[in-house]
Amino acid sequence: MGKEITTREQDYSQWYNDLVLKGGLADYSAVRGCMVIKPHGYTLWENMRDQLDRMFKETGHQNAYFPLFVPKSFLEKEEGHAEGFAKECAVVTHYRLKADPAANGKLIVDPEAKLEEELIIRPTSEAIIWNTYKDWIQSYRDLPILVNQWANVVRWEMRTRLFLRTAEFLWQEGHTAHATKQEAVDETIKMLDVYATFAEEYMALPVVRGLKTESEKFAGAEDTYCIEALMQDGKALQAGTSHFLGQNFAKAFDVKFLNKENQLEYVWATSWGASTRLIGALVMAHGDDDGLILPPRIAPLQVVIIPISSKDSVAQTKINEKAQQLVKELKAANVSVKYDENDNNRPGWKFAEYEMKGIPVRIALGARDLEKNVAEVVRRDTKEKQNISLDALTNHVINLLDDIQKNMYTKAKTYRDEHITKVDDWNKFEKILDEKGGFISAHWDGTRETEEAIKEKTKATIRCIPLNAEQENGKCILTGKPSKQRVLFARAY
RNA sequence: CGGGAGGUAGUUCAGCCCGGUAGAAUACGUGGUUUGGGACCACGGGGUCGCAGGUUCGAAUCCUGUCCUCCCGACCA
Repeated sequence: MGKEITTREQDYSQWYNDLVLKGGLADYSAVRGCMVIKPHGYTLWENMRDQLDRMFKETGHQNAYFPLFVPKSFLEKEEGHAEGFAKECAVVTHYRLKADPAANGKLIVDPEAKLEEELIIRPTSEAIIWNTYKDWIQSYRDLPILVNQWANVVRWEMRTRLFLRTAEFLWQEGHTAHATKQEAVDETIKMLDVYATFAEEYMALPVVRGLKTESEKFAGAEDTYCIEALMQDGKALQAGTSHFLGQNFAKAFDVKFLNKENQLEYVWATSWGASTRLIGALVMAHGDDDGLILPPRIAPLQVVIIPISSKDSVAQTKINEKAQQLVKELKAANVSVKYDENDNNRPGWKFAEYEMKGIPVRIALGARDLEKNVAEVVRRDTKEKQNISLDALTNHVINLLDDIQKNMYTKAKTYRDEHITKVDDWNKFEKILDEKGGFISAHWDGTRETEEAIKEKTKATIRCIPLNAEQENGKCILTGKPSKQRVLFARAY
């Protein structure tokens, strides 16, 4: 046997690590808290990125790029923002190394090369961007500014986990500037919807749209909206955020514009982001004990064709020819496909390998199949096998990919819906949390103190105040004080 | 940052207690037989034992320091 995967039941954390490592998405690196994203994982990210990028452009945004370094003084300008990130910033203090006079071949930081002002490696780019927007904006005619950036950011985390929390990660951050509050609020919600649509339609990941509580919101925001997803161990994971920043950054960086009435006003702002953390969500929402299961619409590879080789060279030639023809047909139909003729590994090895990597569809083609003019088609999500006529194969695969995408979403949504439990008394709250997990829909009196007390007692936090939820009078799960709406609690990543 | 585990071949690990020629499996290379769920035979290449000191005739093994990784916890808009 080759690579073994720890089962979810044995050790959920280890199962997750096994899927990421053995599924070929990423490796640990020599650098603390940082990972290497391998080609399989990076292609997955590229597919996610490309789709999001299309959606951003469809909604009127353009990409730009701002510096990796943020002068420390910029970060200080917005008070809440500064406090929120201070503890996890990497700081550049020098700009030169030199040979160590005391040790041959060693380098030391040149004490002569200290920076006048330290540079912070961006944990996010609001500061540097708003400093720039100040120069871009004079009149309402300069607005809105709808800019997105694809970048890496650094947050010096104490404890890291592959994709879920790494010191450096890849993301996109949208930063928009508007003339009116309403326009900025609308933008915030619009981008939340883009994330939700992307998660559900492309990642097959059902999400709850909601508003963060005061204590969970972004440092520097007026309101933080989020999409929350549920993992198979019953823990929640924030899959994207969209912030209404009010005029906080405009005031901090003195960004004003002249309105139509020739009056100076502060600009209204939003920011929104989604990161490689989404890959972690994908792994934990869909994977099984045999490996990754990737949704066809973003899978790095949709179909793999595996020959069952024959010692009869005539039969072997036929297999190769047929496989090449299938590759051609599928590619013409816009399906990504690979014919794995590598002779080092036998078919069984390849079956296991591509299952581990989560490739949605596998086609096995051998001499016996050719005699019957069929191929064995196996779908990764259910492992169901079918013999399909070679003449109908391309069409079948196209439909199958579509079906897998839908089935993955339905399965995840069924699980998610079964794990939203309405709870109205405290004992049951703790019991559900420990025994069943998932989201608990319960009343909350709206105070930070109660939220904190519940977190202290149970480790569960308010994941969000769901949007469009029905108004319903009730009593706070902990204090019994009146409440008008249920919120979602969960233990979270 | 606290607790635990660990660092020896590409990988997973044994060897360490009790110091004395660095091992296994797997992967890799060549040749052959194979190929419908992780094949087999033969031969072969591959390791400054995380790093730095110390003890010793001699250190993977004992001592000191240090770096790094994983797991649990604290922390984490």
